[in-house]
Amino acid sequence: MPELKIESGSGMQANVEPLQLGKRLREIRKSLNLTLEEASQKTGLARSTLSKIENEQISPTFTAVQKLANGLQIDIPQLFAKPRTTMASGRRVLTKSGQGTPHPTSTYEHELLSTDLARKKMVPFKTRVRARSFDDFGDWVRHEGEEFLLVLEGELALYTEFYEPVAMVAGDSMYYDANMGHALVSLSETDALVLWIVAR
Amino acid sequence: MPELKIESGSGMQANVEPLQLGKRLREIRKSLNLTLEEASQKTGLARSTLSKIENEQISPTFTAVQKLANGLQIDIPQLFAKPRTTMASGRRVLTKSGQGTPHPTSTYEHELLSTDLARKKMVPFKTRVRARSFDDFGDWVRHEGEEFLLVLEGELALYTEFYEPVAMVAGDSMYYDANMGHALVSLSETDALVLWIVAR
DNA sequence: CAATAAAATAGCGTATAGGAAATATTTCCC
DNA sequence: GGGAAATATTTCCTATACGCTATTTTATTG
Repeated sequence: MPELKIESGSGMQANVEPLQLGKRLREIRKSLNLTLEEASQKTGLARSTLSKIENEQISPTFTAVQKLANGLQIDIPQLFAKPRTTMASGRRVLTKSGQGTPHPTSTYEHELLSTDLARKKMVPFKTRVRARSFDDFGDWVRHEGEEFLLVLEGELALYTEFYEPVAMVAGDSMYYDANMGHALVSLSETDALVLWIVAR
Repeated sequence: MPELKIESGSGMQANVEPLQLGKRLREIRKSLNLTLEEASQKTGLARSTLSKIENEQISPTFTAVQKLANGLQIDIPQLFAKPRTTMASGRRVLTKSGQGTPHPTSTYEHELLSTDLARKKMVPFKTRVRARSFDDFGDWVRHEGEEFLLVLEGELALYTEFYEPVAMVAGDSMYYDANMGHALVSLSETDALVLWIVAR
């Protein structure tokens, strides 16, 4: 079974002192280059309401906060956390086709991508599926986190612990919880090729 | 600026996530062996108010939430953290080729994948790059998190705020911090196609 | 099972949040 | 600087959260 080490992001600390929701909200909106009207569209809250919240004239109701978080794509804890200070930024790494780091196993032929970058939230790799039968796996592959996969070439079957096997062809994609056992088996003449991404 | 709206849940706008504050609050109160009256003392909120919050009859105002957090000695992010127990689950969703949710913008033609699944760590989508020049973007696209992209078809240039533009062809991939401005421009005859994944 | 106590919920009046539109302010042009 | 357009704030009205008190439900005990 392929062992992939997944680096975690930096830990979060819960700090909530001045907690000026209004000020914080305005920062966020500004950073998104949104006008009150646009933010209104996205959140479903009235312009005036947003203005009042930002100016601390009203204390938004919880549903309002949810709409905010939803519409502006921020999660609620983040709303109350201090502005990010030491978030890694400006990193960038290109992997040319075929130039990843090889990582062969008995069932899969992995090509790890973006290996130069440490502490990633996601671990991407291309995989040539050598397995031809579910029996090629000793046991379910299973680990923390979530996985997304996109079939790039060929045809394969995805076996998952709680579902019937499903056939997939190039262009199909799947998202699943990785603690549920999973395994890929090639069905086509040539071994299928997939893009795989793991997030912890 | 082309702004990709990422649905965090399966529901459309104005619809709020099933984050049940009331249920959560009751759990917490019970785990502290507190009666409504006692919780009332500690938080400064009326008995009846607490009851109504727990039964989802009212949506507490933000100041009320603060009193809750304060009085019960919990910090707000923790209040909204999903129950750790149900973290592990066997979710799985297949998206057949071309069957994603369309989401066109002026510069990109997105096809959101796995939209049925809420609370994902990653948001995957295929994107047809319509932009033909960097000027097609009003401003840098920029947001929280990290992004991975794989070129599926065609040829394109990736513009990033702190680097020179780089050309990419099918099979090439890139990993970068999304708070760094970024934009894609097609170079090939036909619009390039990429797989894009965002993790926050 | 009653009877009673404890706890939770429901009803109602008041305070305040939320939305539509009017007003004020800022930003751009010329 | 003088409009005009865009953006933000204020006003006013309705909907709803909150606290007090009454009522119902649940737990306890003889």
